[in-house]
Amino acid sequence: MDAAEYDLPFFHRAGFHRRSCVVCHSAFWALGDHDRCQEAPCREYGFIGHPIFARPYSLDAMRELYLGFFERRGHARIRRYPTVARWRNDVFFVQASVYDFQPWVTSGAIPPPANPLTISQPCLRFNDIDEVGRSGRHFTLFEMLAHHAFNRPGHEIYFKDRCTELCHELLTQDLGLDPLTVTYKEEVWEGGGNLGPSLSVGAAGLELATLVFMEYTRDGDALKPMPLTVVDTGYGLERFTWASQGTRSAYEAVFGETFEEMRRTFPPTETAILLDHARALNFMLTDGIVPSNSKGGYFARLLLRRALRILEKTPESPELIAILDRSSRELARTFPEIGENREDLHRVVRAEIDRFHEAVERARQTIRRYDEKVRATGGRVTVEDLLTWYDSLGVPPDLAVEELQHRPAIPADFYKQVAARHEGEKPTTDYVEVTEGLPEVPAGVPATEALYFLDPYTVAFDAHVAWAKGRYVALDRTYFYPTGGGQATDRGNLGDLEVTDVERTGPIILHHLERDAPWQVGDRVHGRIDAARRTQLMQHHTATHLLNGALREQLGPHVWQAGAYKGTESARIDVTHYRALTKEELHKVERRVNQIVREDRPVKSYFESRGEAERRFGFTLYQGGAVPGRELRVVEIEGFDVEACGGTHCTHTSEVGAIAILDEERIQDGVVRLTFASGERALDLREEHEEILREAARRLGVPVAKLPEGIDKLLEEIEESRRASRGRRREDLGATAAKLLSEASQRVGAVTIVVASTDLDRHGLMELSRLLTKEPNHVAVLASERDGRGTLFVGSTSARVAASALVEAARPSFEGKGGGNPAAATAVGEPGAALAAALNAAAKEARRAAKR
RNA sequence: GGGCACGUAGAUCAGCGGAAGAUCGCUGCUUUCGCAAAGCAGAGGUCGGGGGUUCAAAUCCCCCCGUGUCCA
Repeated sequence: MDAAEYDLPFFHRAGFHRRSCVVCHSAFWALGDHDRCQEAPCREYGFIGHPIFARPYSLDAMRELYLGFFERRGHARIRRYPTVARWRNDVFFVQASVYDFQPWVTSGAIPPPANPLTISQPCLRFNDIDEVGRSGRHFTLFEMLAHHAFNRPGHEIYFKDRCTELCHELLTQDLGLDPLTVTYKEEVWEGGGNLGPSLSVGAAGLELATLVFMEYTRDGDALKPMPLTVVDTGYGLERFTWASQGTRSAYEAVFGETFEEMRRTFPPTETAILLDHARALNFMLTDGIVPSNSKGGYFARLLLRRALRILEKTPESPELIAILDRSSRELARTFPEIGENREDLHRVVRAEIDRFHEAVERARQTIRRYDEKVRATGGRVTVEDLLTWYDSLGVPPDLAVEELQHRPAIPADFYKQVAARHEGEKPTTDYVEVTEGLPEVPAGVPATEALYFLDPYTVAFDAHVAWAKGRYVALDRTYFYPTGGGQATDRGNLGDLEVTDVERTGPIILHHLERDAPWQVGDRVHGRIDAARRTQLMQHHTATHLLNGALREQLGPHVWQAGAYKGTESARIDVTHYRALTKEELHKVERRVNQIVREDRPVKSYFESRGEAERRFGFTLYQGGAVPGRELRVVEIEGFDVEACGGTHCTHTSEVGAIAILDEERIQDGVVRLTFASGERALDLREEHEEILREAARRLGVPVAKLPEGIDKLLEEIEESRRASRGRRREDLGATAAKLLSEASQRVGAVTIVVASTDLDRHGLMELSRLLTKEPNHVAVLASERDGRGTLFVGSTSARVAASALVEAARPSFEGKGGGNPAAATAVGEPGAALAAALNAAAKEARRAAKR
């Protein structure tokens, strides 16, 4: 990056000098006379015991000071976004404040909620989870303080110069940091295809903030200026608080009194881990994470189990729920939504604790059994076993070893070995570019006026062609609903041409026609939408909201929509929940939604400012994913459910007609899928199902109400006849066996030998042999011919006569392949004379062996 | 999303190429005034599903499904 990028007028105005760090060789700007940048590792911590700000601040006070500072300088204070980044499919959690605005705001597709703005955004990062408690400064959840500005051409808010000036003013004036101690190190930031210069702000060994200026797009080796430049700053709230107090570790400063109290029961590292994890869990669970074994839910499980293990090994530990409660009460002072649903959160955590104990118990048993078995065979449990157990049972080696008699030494690099086992696994992303294949619409084509937002019932309209290319047409206004929000697209006609698909690209809605559009820009066209299809889609969409509302009502607010699809035949909704639904729960939900349908409640769809909507309804608005923008489209089912949603909806619940839940499945740990139908489709399906029932009842010759009993009776009859035929077969074989024993047996020494040819199948031979050799010292030598192949079967209860040896002796006679053990053996080969010869050979060998 | 482990009688599991097992539970009988207990006898299995290899598959291979777990 060009040095001129960092040569800010502010630095010159304020008297900064540019220098080079003798350690890391980076260039930096400073007022003081430094030979190195003031950040670790170039400089050691200098603030512990010597706070660098004018006075100590608590976490809350520091946050307030920061946000207030920027508010007074023209920034709008924005409420935090959920820590669960539902609006992105490349990450699970918000890891920096700018995540709130990616990709839509930063790409310019949607205006920011305010400009400029300031925010304290809770962020989750798990890559340094092992450092938490140990390093003195790592957290899994931290708050990133930030001020952001989004500059459009001709409408610049502020950029590098003003940004840096604001930062410096905050530090040196409001916080009282000695201006001579701070350094601004030149760095380059790059991410998501964008890059720009950045400044790392350091003092007393601590990196306090990073000021990032996104201004270029990487195009191969060349840099292209971005149309929208972004001021992306990040200040560590915890670090600021720590620096202001100068405590030994950041945890003391951040957790204050609670830390001191917990220290009476736990060592400092464990105390920090517990408090950090409790804080992170409160945010995650409040924001709708349900612990599970994959994706985002795994991290909640990870934190929970780490905390539980600490509690388990510490005598007189408090309950995990008590620790979470205490943390949530503190957080609620700033984030009132945390702890609002305390009881539900307890249910989720309780379910997870139970699972943990079950898993531990299962693992214990498995390990103990394995240990016994290994010891019985004179072996020992190996490190390899410990690795497998960690991977497959979730047992850390120190716990596993407790169950063992002979304990292998746990290698110091155990977790490195675990990681090595996982090398070569390649995570695949199923990221699908939505606008893939769509033609690029030239700039200057006006945004399409989306009329379906205002009136979902109009299905015929006139509009003017705004742009056309091949089969794609954009209009100045349209009632066609484009694919989005899990709702299938509208179909219909433009003029005489069929519309097969409708998609949105930025602010433009493209109609995909069956063939090339014959129109010119400005032509007037008539649009007609397939009304039946639209109605069905609307019913399914409103039904989805109804179900979501009912599920949250019946199961608790931990239920969040995790996905949905509304087709014409049926629709489905995926929600987070910690176990499969019971039949009763399903019934209750179905009854409840149909009740709301009958109550004919108004469904209002309207645009409202984001701040106002959030204030009135909270973050649960974002069931279908967070929707950035100043204005939100709110779909409100009166007194029941409110969601930010761009879909087409009925205006009264009665229009949904009826809702029938068709299927329930647990699609993964922590996510339940309901498949359902509404409106005509629900009635059709119910009729179909009834018809199937009637037909089944007719065939069984019972009334519908007696169907289950009828089926039971039928099954019993089948079982009975199966038993009878098995019994007959056994009798037949028994008779055959008795006859053979009395008429065709031969006694050689102490051994009774039966030789016989039969027409039995493999199983029959086996069973007959069994019957013939019930007594000790019996040998059965049997042959049978089937499908042009000969089978020889030998069973023996004589220690002298080994069945396998007999078969071995007979095999050459009929080119037989086979083998067995001393008790039973079989071979298959040529039929006819060869088989007879084999039978003779086996019989001869049997007599020879018996005589010995 | 990927790796690993697991899926066998109602329950918990063993068996890991040669004739489906153990323990508990269940049924009946013996014993008892009755119960518990004990003894004896018995019922109960498409060895998760589907392909393949083999003379032979619960067992080996492949693909699904389900459960658990580790990781991103």
